[in-house]
Amino acid sequence: MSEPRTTIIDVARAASVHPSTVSRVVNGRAELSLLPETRQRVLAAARRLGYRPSALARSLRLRRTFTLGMLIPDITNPFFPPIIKGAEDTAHARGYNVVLCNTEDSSEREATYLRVLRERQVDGLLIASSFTADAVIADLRKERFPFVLLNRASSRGADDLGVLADNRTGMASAIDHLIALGHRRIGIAAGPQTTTTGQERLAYAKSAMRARHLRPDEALITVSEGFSEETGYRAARRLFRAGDPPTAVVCANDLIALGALRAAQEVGLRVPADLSVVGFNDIPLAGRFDPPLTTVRVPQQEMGARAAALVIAALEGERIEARRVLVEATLVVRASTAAPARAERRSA
Amino acid sequence: MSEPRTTIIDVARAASVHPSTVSRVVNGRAELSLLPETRQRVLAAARRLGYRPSALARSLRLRRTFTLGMLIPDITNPFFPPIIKGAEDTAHARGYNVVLCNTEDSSEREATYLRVLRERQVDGLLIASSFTADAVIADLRKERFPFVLLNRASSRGADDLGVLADNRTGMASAIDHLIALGHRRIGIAAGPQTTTTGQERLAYAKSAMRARHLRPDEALITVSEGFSEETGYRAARRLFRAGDPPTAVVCANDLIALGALRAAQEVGLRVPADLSVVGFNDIPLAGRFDPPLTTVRVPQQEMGARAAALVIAALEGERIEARRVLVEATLVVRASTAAPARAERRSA
DNA sequence: TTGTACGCGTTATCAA
DNA sequence: TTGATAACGCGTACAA
Repeated sequence: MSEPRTTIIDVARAASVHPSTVSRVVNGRAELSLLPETRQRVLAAARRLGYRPSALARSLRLRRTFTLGMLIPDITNPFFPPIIKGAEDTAHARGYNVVLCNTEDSSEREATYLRVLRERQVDGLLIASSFTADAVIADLRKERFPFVLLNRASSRGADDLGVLADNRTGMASAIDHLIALGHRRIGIAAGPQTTTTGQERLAYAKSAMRARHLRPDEALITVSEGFSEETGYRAARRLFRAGDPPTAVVCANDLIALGALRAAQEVGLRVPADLSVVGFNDIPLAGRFDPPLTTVRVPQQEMGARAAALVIAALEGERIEARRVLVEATLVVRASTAAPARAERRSA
Repeated sequence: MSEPRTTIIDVARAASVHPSTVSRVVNGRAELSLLPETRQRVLAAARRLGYRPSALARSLRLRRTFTLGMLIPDITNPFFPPIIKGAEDTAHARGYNVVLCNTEDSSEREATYLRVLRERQVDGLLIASSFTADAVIADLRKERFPFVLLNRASSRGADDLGVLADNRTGMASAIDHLIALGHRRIGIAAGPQTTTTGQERLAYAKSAMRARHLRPDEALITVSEGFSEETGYRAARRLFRAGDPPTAVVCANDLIALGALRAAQEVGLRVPADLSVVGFNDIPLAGRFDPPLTTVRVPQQEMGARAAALVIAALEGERIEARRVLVEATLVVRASTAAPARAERRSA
């Protein structure tokens, strides 16, 4: 059916040299001394035959694939594409490829993909999928396999490589902003508590409130089953329908915030007049929604780039200054937040 | 540094059988007869040693990698993630992996990636990047390498495998919609004419207008340098600033439409009161922008899925009914279009 | 039912 | 400066 590939042997034959010589020529390392004449002969033959080296055989021999595996929970979440782009650009610049795997937020798929990637002998892993249940991660750690945690904390104080947003500061600035506007009944649309991101953002939102002498009201906390618009919508609906709604709600990410916006509209809460909404991440086009989203900006592309740089540094045995990179999370105020219509009493 | 991998040989030794026996066990084909007892012994040894087969060696031997390469022009364009997801899901279900490459809309990167992917011996290619200058594609065709064109036409009448949106019908419905609303001065924000998508959508928009006895006005046609919001914004700005603006503008994709929206706002054109805007693709959340976007829906995930199914069918030697799949493009009317404020005279 | 032998396409190492 | 050899980890005819 298909033509037999032209191999290094074919080229060698055509150039009347030994295969190993061909190898030396095409890999063209400076320190090797080659007669310019043979060099040319080999190159000519290679071109003529349309020789294309087999990365497969090469990797087998070298025991390196120059490939990074990347685990993403949901590629349709606009938060991730810039991250992927950042990672891929950096990897590409350093001669690495990236194999992307969409885990669909399923720990089962996550495990499957992890196995596949390792069978494919990827040199390292970028893990942005977010399950806390990480027997898998523990394995990697135990086997000392190079990996970077992206946008998720490591389960223990472990000194895993990691690139994370500063959730604490981000949530604090969101809460501070709302309080400064005069809000006192602040709700939280938390992310799934099976993820470290979900846990952290909820915990930090609460502690920020406490730091401002505001007692988090459990009745105003709702937990979304996922990080999507749809799950966010359902969570927010539960919150809005149960009794007295909050005057503001802080969401674990922008999609949940978008879901909250939809739920608010459905029950007749106007944003921001009746309800202020804050998201997290500042996904692309967040400012173009109706209303434009106040959110905590996280530098997505940078995160991807730094994660890739980190594993590669580890792979190449370079010096690593910080094993754990914390990127800035800064509030971006847009039209989805405003002072509450009926001013609340200032309470101690 | 790193532990030596446990190979099939280690397992063989541990189970006191020959490596080939191990191979037979792990690949577990039904027709092979194996003593249940040895089978168990091997499996036990494999598990105990944490044996993980090397896909590399396997692929080298089998001359198949069960990997598909995928070329995407811009992963941060929301149009593509669902396509990728569709492709990846389908591939995964059939035992294939997908290596994603972001060409950044650069023909140079496209060529580089294509070379890398082929060196890596991917079994087939999904090509969604969109350059018309396709010496590269011609090569693939000549070498009879399996590939599918996604969202781009093949340059010749060639019978390449392809999955495309029905640009003709889509554009016609957009134009018809505007005309039905009463628009006569209809502008076009075309996509880059170096891409088949850009060319087709412009051509079909024009011919749809002609079919309705409306002469396309070249002064109302602007060409965006890319498919992004930013390039769309710049193109639309040129259009709006030059003399008398149109009452409606049809855009080559949603991001360009979003850019047009921004440009319109900048020059004080209210949408849809002063200007109707139509996009193309119906990217996720298109209905959540301000204003919600009237656009032509293209089933993104389905396109990805069908593309993957198509190459895989080719690879597995399955019967292929249609080499060229045309998916439906249907208008979704939202608030970015309305009747023109000052009714235009009906002209013949 | 299992073992033997070889090849998949490279490259590092040693010898010439 | 170049050639020869072995090994990377696996699958499969063929033999036993």
